[in-house]
Amino acid sequence: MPKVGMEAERRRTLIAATVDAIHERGYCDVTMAQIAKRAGVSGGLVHHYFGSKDRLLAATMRHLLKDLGDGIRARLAEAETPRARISAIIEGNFAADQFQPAAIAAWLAFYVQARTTESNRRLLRIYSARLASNLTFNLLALLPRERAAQVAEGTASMIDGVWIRQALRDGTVDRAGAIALVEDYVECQIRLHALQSESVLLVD
Amino acid sequence: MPKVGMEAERRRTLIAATVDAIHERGYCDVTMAQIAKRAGVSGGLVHHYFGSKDRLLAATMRHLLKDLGDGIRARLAEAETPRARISAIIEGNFAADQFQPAAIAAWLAFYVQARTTESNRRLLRIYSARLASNLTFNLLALLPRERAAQVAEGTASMIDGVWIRQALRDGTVDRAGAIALVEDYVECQIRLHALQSESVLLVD
Amino acid sequence: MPKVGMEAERRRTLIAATVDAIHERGYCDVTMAQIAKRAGVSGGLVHHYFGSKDRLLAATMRHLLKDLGDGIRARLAEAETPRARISAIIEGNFAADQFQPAAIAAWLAFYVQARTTESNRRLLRIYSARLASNLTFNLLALLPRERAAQVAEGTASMIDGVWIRQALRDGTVDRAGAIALVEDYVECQIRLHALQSESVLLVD
Amino acid sequence: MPKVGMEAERRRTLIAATVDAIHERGYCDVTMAQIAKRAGVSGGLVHHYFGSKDRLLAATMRHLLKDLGDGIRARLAEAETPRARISAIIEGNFAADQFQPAAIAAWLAFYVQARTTESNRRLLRIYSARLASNLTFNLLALLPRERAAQVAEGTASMIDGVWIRQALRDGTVDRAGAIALVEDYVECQIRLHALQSESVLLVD
DNA sequence: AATGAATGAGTTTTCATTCAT
DNA sequence: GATGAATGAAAACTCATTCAT
Repeated sequence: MPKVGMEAERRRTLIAATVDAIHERGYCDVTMAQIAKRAGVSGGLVHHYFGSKDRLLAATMRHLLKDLGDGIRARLAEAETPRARISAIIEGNFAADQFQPAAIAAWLAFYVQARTTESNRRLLRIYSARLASNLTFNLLALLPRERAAQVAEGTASMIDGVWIRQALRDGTVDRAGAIALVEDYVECQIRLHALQSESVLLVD
Repeated sequence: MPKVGMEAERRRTLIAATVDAIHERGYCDVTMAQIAKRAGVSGGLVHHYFGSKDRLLAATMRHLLKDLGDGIRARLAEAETPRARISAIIEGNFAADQFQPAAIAAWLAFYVQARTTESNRRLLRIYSARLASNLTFNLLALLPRERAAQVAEGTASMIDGVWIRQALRDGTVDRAGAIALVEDYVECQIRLHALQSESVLLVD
Repeated sequence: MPKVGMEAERRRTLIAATVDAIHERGYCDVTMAQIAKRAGVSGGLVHHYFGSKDRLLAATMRHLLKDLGDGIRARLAEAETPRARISAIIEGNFAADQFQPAAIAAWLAFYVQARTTESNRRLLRIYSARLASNLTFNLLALLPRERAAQVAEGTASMIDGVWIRQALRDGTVDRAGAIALVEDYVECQIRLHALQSESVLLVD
Repeated sequence: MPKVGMEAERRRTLIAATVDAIHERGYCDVTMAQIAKRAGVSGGLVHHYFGSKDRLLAATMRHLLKDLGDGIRARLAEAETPRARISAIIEGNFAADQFQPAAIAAWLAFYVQARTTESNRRLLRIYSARLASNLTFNLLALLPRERAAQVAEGTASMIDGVWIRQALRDGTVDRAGAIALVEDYVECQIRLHALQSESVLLVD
């Protein structure tokens, strides 16, 4: 039986072990030995599949980003109005399988690490730019240009803020609250703008 | 005769060197040797003053937190209305001497590290709780109870989000933009509430 | 395929290297690097097998104690009278493979170290108590109770004294002389008691 | 006021601190800083008086040896018969001010250290030779030549053995028991020889 | 493909010693 | 003389990486 896909599975297992190890010990204190043990394989094998610790970490980050992006894309595909697409993006950023302690821990570690690791930085920037552009584009249907850009930035900031603040909570994750907080921000901006436009009209 | 006050100065120098070293190499890759070199002293001296790497890092974090807190307290003391106090808190969180690349880098590192380092976590939680309580208290003069709590949380999240997103920018820091973004959030919430209350009154 | 039994052999080699290193440089001045070099392995390997210097030293001491104990037990098994068993214990304490410069050096170092290292102390106490009890038990066949206890203590003291005085000799080891000295003590006590009992009988 | 003798007093204080430090932390783990602190002086001063750690330790050992030797000499001066002189030597080896936990700890450390430190070894050998010669000389009045030499060696061994075994006791010191044990050995040898000579005479 | 023993470079830490004051 | 700040060499220890099996 030719173990087709064995390699892919091994890689997935190792990446999952990496995420868990970061969660448990912290990014700085993770060792290849811990990851290997957690994945139930020998230390040598991790190198065999990923070449080096750096590459394993990079692969792990790409994996997290991809999962998050996939979730958002899937939700976007089903949303039919600009407003719904904004909600899809927000909800996608707090998808049940991503917004979990271990993934959050790894994600934050990579985020901070990005400051000194050019490859991480590039990946995050691309992701961030896409997010901003997506939000802005859809907000343009509801707000004037400058407002849309600012609210997009505010939304992205609040999403990241909610993620990082998760580090202070003890294991408990509140997806609904996180989504509500960000939605509330967007909704407030949209409504206020609507009311103000309206009153302007009335005055006219 | 040993110079009096030498110790305090040395400690300050070493903490500054630590912040810079974290900025340049990243939290995980900082070594005592780098810090010592940057401070222009021997490796042994760092241990002489701080006992261990862990304790030096802890002292550095406390220092950052204290500076931030001091800045906020000073601004709060001069603010005279609830609204002004909210602005004081926001502005204090982006004080010119704190919201700088090196301090931001160190701050984020400690924030993320807090997940696995109980002492860091405790400090950040205390700081965070005080911030939330301060914001909520002043927002209560402008919004109903549940709204005030939610907006306080939103404000804190957005502040943290703006900090962390700084990691993706290249060295440039936009204090005014950061403050404007958070102020905009608060202002939007307050205005919307005011308008809605008004319309309710009108309807009545 | 990793050689089976490699670990046990490595550990033995490293313990032997430790004993030799203590012999050559003295307990306080032994370094892991010296031990590693002497064993012909890298420094890292010693930690791999023993975890720390303390644990390597503890393992070395246990090894020495075990060898000594084994030698005594083997001799005891072949002795058929109380008197012969006492001789077996004495001879066992100067077994040819234990009473050698390197082993003596290590043994003494551990003995003295025991004063400040609780685990060492415990091991030595157990060993010492067993020796005393063994001696006392067999002496009871030849001497009254209080005499047996005192002579057991004297025997143990003299054995330890002969060991420590070995530190002053230059490499030469005189097993026969050592055994003769202790045997002479025991024999003297037994004979004197016998003669005195006899004379008491005669007087009666 | 010219502090005459200040230096001598300082040296004595530092040596006492050294003995205490060895007692508390063990020979290997003693540091100059501990000794200085214990003596209530700065670290630099210890070097000023002794030049180096090695020289301080050497001075400490000489001091211990001298005290012990003085005690024995004083007792010898008052003893009037060979038998009394033997007792004087034994008692002097367990003098109340020497046979104390701290001094014992230091003494043993130096004894073991002697194996690898030529200067220590020389001192101990001289001391040991003098002890042996003293014992032998006085025993010659009571025993034939070979017996005297052997019993002198046995006495010295038992004295050292009692000292080293003190390391296994917990702080309690039993001078009377120690003296009794060694005296018992000597007395046994003398009596047995007397009885055997007597019986030979009777037979003749 | 898989193992895990082995390496060695790099890091923290300790401490005797020096030296300006 | 006296201090204690400062040094720097040496030690323990860690861990990514290699490699024989």
